[in-house]
Amino acid sequence: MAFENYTIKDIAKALNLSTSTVSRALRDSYEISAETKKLVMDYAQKINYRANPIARSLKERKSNSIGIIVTEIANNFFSQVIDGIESVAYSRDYQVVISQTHESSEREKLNVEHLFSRSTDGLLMAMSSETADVTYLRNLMERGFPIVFFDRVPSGIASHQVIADNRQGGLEAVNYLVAQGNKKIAHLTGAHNLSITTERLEGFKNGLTANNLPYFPELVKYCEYGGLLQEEIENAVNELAQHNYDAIFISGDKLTTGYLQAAMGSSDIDTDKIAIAGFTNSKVFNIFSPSITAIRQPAFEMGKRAAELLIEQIESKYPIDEFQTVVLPTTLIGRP
Amino acid sequence: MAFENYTIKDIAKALNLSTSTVSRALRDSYEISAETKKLVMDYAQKINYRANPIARSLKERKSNSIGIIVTEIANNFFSQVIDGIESVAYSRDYQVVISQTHESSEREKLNVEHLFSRSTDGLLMAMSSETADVTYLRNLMERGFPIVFFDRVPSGIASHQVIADNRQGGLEAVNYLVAQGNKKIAHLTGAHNLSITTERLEGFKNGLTANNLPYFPELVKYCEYGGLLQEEIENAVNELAQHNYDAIFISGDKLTTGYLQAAMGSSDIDTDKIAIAGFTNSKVFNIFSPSITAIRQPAFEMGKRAAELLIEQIESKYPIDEFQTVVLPTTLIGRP
DNA sequence: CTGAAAGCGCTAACAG
DNA sequence: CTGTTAGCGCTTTCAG
Repeated sequence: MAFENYTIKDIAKALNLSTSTVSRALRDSYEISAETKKLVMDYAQKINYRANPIARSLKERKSNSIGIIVTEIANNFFSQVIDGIESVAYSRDYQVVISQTHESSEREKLNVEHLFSRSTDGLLMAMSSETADVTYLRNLMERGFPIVFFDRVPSGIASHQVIADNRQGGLEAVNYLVAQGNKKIAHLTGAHNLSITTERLEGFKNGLTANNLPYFPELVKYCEYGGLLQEEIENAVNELAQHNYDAIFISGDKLTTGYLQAAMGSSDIDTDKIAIAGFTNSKVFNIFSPSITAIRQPAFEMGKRAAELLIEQIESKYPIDEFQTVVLPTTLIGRP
Repeated sequence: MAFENYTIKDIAKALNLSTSTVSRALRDSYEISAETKKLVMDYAQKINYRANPIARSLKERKSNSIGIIVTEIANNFFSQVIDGIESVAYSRDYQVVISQTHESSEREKLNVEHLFSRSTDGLLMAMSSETADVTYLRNLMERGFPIVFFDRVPSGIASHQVIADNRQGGLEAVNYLVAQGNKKIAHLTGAHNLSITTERLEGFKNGLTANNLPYFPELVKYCEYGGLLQEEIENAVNELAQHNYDAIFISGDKLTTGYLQAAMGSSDIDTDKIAIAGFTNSKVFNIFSPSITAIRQPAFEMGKRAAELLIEQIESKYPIDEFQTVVLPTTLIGRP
């Protein structure tokens, strides 16, 4: 079913003007009389004229849309980041197109190419946990396609990046757990590939060191699918159960809830005895059982900053050569 | 920063063909020799040619994109619906653009108009709780713009609709609570305006009747912001606390978690004594405390069906005059 | 200040 | 089977 809308031509015809004059009036060009402008504006208003953004995009070689690539929108952290992105995108008149990788690097590549060929003006992305090779991204960026990374950032790519202070988050988590009297702290984390995995692990180690606690590699468990596969978490939990840990630091939203589910389902684990501190942006973590201490990332702010950097880069007349890395603080919220 | 891509013209020039021939080859038109087609295809492949979808959209008056309008993506139910929508949209080569109303009907109207003028080919939407007047939607649809509603559907608009069997869900919830030995059941629900509010309330009443229980209006509390304002829920919970109910049936995702939070925070409420059954699509409701019984909607399926209906309508050569209402069953998942 | 004309990249009559 | 041409709706030189 087709569908007709008013065009600039209709206005021109009705008002006995040329299309270029109408265009100028609408665009508020300086080379136009106040009179004509008002005439056009009023008429446009009356018929509820909307410029066809597709035609404009074609002409201007700019779509005024940006792509977002995340693991899943059904993730507290990412959905909050997206809200932050939208808040600045809308105010700057950019459309936002979201796509999900579900941690698959194949999906990720397809999505990037799709969004790219679909003429988005730039991309905001958090790497999928599976991704090891980022040369295709580097190629795209070298050809001038702007990409700003957030949260899960690649190494060896010159770009703006917005991340949380993951080391601080890990350190504080350990400090907190130790302050509660715990001595043997495990760590459940995501994929080896990810920047956040490395950084949070470093924070964890720093925390141990700061508290004169030894580091036991066997107390660190990686989940390569980052919580998307519950089985993976269960295996990790079972393995950890043999080590008699008294507290655990968990490195992500899905991992945290996944751990809780696994722990509740396991007879080996006395959930009352194990203190839990985990990265999560859930707004309902206070009704979780067993109760946990949350390490929160400033997700909304992260989205805002990333979007601002991206739009700035898109609208810059010159290629960017100085890239920023913005690091935002995490917050620890104790058990209620 | 601009950004150049290959065009059909580049291929034509390189191969000494006309642009139309190239276009035909790429589109796999029948009026083309196998030879030329291969030539073009190979070259296109080699330079990694991607058609400019904007140009194509302008020409074809079709953007191959659909809009989604929901309250929030940070809602288990909606994010699952979106996954369902995406699964069919991608396989049919449609782009998906998501926008959020946060229950504001003003936002909703802006979003609809934006998506509409932005040349999406159609819309999938769940009404915001604030919306009372839908004439602008009716106008749009009468002009031929396809909209399929899901979950929260308007009345008096001829359109495809996909909903859950909310009455059944309410009825089963009450049956379950009664079977557990409860006799005085409260109901916490969303905005008066919404179809789901009415339908779930009916299910609730049917359940009372079926179990020979009296209906007390004072045990039904509405939250006009549907859980987005925690204060509203707290008020409802406080009012209910005076009525000594022994079970409660809750009508939505955010309301359910909001109730739990309010109940945990209130000294008036003995959460151990009140059984809870609530609509929620949370995948982690089993770690909530107090524990609850979940009424689940087939969210993914709902998204799929709605998207299929929409795309069918978009691609139909004739105006649709027979609209379908698809009703999907809910599922009750008992306390673990 | 306004109009005519070209062109963004692609498709599709229409000729040949 | 292939090329020429026009045109989708809009912006933007270039003339006037």
